[in-house]
Amino acid sequence: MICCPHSAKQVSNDAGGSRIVFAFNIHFHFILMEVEVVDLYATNPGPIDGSVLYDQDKHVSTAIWDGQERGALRCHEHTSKLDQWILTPKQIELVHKAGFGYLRSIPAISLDNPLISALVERWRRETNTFHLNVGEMTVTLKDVALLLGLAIDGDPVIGLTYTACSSVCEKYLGKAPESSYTSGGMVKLSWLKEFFFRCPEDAPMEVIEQHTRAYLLYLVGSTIFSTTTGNKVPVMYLPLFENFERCGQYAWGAAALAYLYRALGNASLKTQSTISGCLTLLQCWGYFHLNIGRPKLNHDPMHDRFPFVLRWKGKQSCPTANRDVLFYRKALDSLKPCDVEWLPYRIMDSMVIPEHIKSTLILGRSKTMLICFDKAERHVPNRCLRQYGMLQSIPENVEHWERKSRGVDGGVNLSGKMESELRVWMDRHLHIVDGDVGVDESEYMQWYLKITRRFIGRPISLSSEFQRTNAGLRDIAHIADTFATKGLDEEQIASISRIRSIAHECLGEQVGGSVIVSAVPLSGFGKKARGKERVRRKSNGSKRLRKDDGDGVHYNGASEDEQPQFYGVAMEVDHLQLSHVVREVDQEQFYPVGSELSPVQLVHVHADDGENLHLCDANMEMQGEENNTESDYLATEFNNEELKHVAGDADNGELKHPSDNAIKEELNEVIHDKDIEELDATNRVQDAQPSDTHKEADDLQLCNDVSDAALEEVNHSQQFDSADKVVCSHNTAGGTEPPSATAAAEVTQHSSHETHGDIAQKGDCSVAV
DNA sequence: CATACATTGCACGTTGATTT
DNA sequence: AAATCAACGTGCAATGTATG
Repeated sequence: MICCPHSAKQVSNDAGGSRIVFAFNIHFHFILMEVEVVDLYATNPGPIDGSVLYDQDKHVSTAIWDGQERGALRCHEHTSKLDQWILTPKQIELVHKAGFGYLRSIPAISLDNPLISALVERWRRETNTFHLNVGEMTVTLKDVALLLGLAIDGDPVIGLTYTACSSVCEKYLGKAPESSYTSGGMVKLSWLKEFFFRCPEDAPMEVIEQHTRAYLLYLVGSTIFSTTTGNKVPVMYLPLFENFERCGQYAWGAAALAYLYRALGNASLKTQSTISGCLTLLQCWGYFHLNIGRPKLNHDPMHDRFPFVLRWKGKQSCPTANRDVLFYRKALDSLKPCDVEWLPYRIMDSMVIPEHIKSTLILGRSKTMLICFDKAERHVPNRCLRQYGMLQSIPENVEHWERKSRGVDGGVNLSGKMESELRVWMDRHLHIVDGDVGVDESEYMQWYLKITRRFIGRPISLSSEFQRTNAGLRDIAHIADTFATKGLDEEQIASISRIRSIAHECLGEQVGGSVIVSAVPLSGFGKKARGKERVRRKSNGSKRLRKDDGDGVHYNGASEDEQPQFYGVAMEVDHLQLSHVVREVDQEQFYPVGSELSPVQLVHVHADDGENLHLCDANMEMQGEENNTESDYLATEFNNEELKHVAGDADNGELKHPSDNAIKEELNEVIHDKDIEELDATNRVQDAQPSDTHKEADDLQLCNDVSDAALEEVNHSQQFDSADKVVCSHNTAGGTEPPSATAAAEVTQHSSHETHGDIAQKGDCSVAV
């Protein structure tokens, strides 16, 4: 809202004012709706051609676009206690023989959940690739071999599945876990550690082997095959550890990749909130290939060792504060070619790569099927040829396929079930892909931009929001001016005239350009958000959250992070907008002119419906909409107290739907004059320094390249500015231009240089420097 | 229906921002 | 610089749910 301090105060202290703001918000949505219709192409996140990303509806990006944030994924890797195992030299020898010598040397690397989550948002299970705006990329077999040092050639990791642990454990470990340590065919990692973490030096060979098998099961169960259940590992891998020599002949790297692909695919669905698999591999792959979230090295990279994830061992605890999913999402949305390292291992010393790995690296280019028991996943180097130093041409069509579901049937040998996939793996050496010479990559990019999902986050800039608010304000003023009061009761007439006066007051003060904004630092925004984004949890009774509950309104309104507010506004608006545009305006409940909207009902309607916010809009008749037969006359007056009450309820967990946050934010906006003051401050900054588009980057301690991303956003915003102008002209064409339109246009001009970052100066008055 | 595995709440140790 | 403590990260177990 562009408001002067005076009107901001009025809004906060005056029930009528709240109503006005609320009405503005509602109207605002309709204005946006028009924008979407007018400029559908520019705001279309893709895919424009859905032949490749045929599962878009299930993908998390659809939910995000609809305003349903899921936050950071809960990442499950359980390497923290791996170093508590004490292995004898003999055991270490067996581990090496089994092919896990390098995996064992990899320390626990702290995971950047928001980074992983943002990457997952760009993962597509249709292609098993990340859809970045530079093209498709993926974690390849070559990456697994070089990053983890696991074998990518060899026998497929497959065998019998089990529904009970005791017999298998008895056979291979010499001990069976009590039932409290098992769950179906899974055994707790803690059981393995408790009984096998130390092997007596003088133990007979059989005992050493048993202890080593337990270690290997713990190792794979906590790293490459970690489950979302966290503390359990299927015992089906045990028989593969029977003979250590034989164990070393399996393609554990291919299995690890199959498992990771499956995990990424699952986590990329909007219904999921956790991710398993080898996330160290994923994260380090990201560090190597993308200049996003990459930590500084505090050791000399000249001394890189094998496997290459060790490069990030002891990485500096870089300032990741405020780097949440939104941060990384924006970085990925505005990724530039120079941020991508297609051949990151060129700088590594190839001498450290052991011969048995080097000799199989050709398979990194094999278009094949990766197998890990019931999980078979396609490996598609042909879609990511630039990762092999080749030119990328348009790849062949993806085959639609249903993944075979897990082999729950205990005792079933999956070899039969997976026959076709196994055959593909067996032919892996016959399907090494090659790039063509003289390929026109611009043709590929043209094709790619049609089939991909271009944005995850909404690129609508805050300046557009301001412009739209302004336009809405003008419309409201006009509607109030020309409103037919015939047949309305006194109270309703009073409300209309109040709307009129406040709308004009706001516009009038903008016209004068005499916006005086207090330079007093914003206070009471709570502590600066710490660390990484909190994983979404439902709990409201937790001790941990009790403090938050107390001032939840504050928390949500302003203090969490710079970005959420911007996104919050956009999300809220856009969710509604989508209801209109996508759902063909068939589900809205329209309320008659003159009725007042109760926030309580709004919240309830929303909660009940679970999907669409039902709008009522005083403007309905003007827009020629028919009133719904089930229209209610909502005469409920609401005031600040009521709003606070509702917001409080929301914070106490009454609202369950993800997009309820949007409602909460809307309520916060209404009741928090601070928010409005903050926007004032932003506005002022902008007036003072319209060219300061790098502010956000500075504040977040970003390097130059990310600042460029901010510039990129400016471009986005300008793109959308033009969209807004379409709407403006549309409005004025009707001959309904209110007197203050010129002033509004003036503000529009000012706003057009704004970035997300400008509003991100939450609680930080230094923005006015 | 049994099973696998995803989700979630809670406990507890750790981290690191803020205060003294 | 040390102390404090909120928030975070992780492990664990109970519960929920999709699937063969």
